[in-house]
Amino acid sequence: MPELPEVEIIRRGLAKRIIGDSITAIDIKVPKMFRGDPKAILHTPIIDVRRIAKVMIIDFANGQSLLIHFKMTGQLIYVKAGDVAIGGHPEKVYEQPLPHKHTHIIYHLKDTATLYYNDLRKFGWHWVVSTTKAAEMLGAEFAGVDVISPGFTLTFLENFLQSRPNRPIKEAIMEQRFIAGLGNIYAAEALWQAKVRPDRKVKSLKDNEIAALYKGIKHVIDLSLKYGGSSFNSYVDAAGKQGAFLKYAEVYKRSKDSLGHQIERIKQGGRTTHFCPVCQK
DNA sequence: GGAAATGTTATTGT
DNA sequence: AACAATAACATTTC
Repeated sequence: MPELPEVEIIRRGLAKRIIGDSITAIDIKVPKMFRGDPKAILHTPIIDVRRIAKVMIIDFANGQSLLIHFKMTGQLIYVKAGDVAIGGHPEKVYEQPLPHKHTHIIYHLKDTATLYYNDLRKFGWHWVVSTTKAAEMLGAEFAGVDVISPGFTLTFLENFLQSRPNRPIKEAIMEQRFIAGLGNIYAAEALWQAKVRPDRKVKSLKDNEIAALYKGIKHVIDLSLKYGGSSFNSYVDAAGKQGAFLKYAEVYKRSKDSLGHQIERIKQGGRTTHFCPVCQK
């Protein structure tokens, strides 16, 4: 999925457009991606668009909710005459008339608008559950403290890290069940900001390094929200503004950082980590 | 042909 | 049992 700031931006764009509207029909082309009863959310007004961690939640007046997880390559596109909002993973194959080969679920809205869900890898899912049970159904994996919520404080980070002394720092801050929303890109960027190597063990970090990391996380998330919330430039709002966070990335997919240092790539927990061996100690 | 891709999630191992 | 490491998911691009 897009990472958290991106989901947040999609949420805002969607909330502006679909609250008050309702769904008249749903085309499900890949049944395994849809859980629950699609009929349960038809012809009932949309009253809210929320987010838990990286999960989008659309609440309906009849007490049902639609949960959408984008995973790595999901994309949600709102189309109405003269208004297009796109959010999610950008791919060349997505740049063609909708619906296309990778459009798996289509929501038809009463207000002559259409929501297209595209997903190249089909990792994402859509799930209809009752609103009161949404958080419970998502479970502990999604109960982490949201990085853009007031609960994400320096004290929280310190306490959490204390419980994980032997983990590499990058893997620790990517544990979604404790910290919701830091994905592979932002974790790497935050560590660059903090000048801490991603493979350092948590217990080797000094207090001031943890404080720098906390600031780095905040900075990177704020920057991303500011520049369109998109880790890639796939988001277009009604005014045609594109998200462009990656232009400001220091290490992710870069060969050099802004100081001209060569970026190294290593493997951590099955994911590629980018870092600068000169800046990060 | 091989590797990697923004993320979970299921399975296996300790 | 709890936790950590690994494979799996599906498809495209480099």
